[in-house]
Amino acid sequence: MTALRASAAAPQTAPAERFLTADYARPAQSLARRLLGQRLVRILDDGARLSGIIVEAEAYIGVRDRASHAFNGRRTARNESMYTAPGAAYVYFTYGMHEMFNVVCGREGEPVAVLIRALEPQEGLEIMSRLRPQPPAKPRAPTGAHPNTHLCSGPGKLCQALAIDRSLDREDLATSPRLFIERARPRPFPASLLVTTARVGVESCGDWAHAPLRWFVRGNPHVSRGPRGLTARG
DNA sequence: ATGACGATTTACT
DNA sequence: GTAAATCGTCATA
Repeated sequence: MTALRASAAAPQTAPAERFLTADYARPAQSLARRLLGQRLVRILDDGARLSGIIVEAEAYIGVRDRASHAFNGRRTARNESMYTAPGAAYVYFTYGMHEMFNVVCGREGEPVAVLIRALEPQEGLEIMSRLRPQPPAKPRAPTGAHPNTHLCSGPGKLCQALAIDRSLDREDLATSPRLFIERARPRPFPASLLVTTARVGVESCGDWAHAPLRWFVRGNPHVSRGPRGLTARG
């Protein structure tokens, strides 16, 4: 599915600009919002390029955040990558079957990260479909239904679709040939569509269960769940 | 050594 | 709406 190049003299498009360490060295709230609309890219061993535009992310803001794996300074083999440099991947396994992909951010050594929760698939859709379980064969909405929303509309789904697993834990997104984030130009969504709600799946975390630390693109069909079209705080 | 529990997804009543 | 799937991790002993 590589784009055909009309001729060698075709105007050269500027190479996509990759997010570097300095781009990740910021608070999780700020990074989560900034990552919406950017492109997550996965290059497989055979060179295949899979990508999607980030449409949903959550901030886990440090040792005082009860919902974080690093709450109260907890530091174990599993979450060790949260304590590494900004731009590292934190990939962990949960529920006996799902991987989750986070981007480490904040200051060096502080366990701060952004969970990537949903993508709008952009490149490599066929491969993603193969990496994911087949969608139910029963008829869906006959017309107008947005296709491919089953591929990356959740943190576990997108890891499956992009073949992101624990072998990519601690991968440096600033330099890795396998996993990185590109600045999408032009920005696919206006800032006015970015909204905030409480995080998903952290109901039992007291006040932190309600903290507005989840950002998503209002109305985007690939957002994982909850109201997708209503404005929350923002 | 043991047991409880997931930053979820899917199928089913 | 509710429940099962499924196993690594973590806290306790």
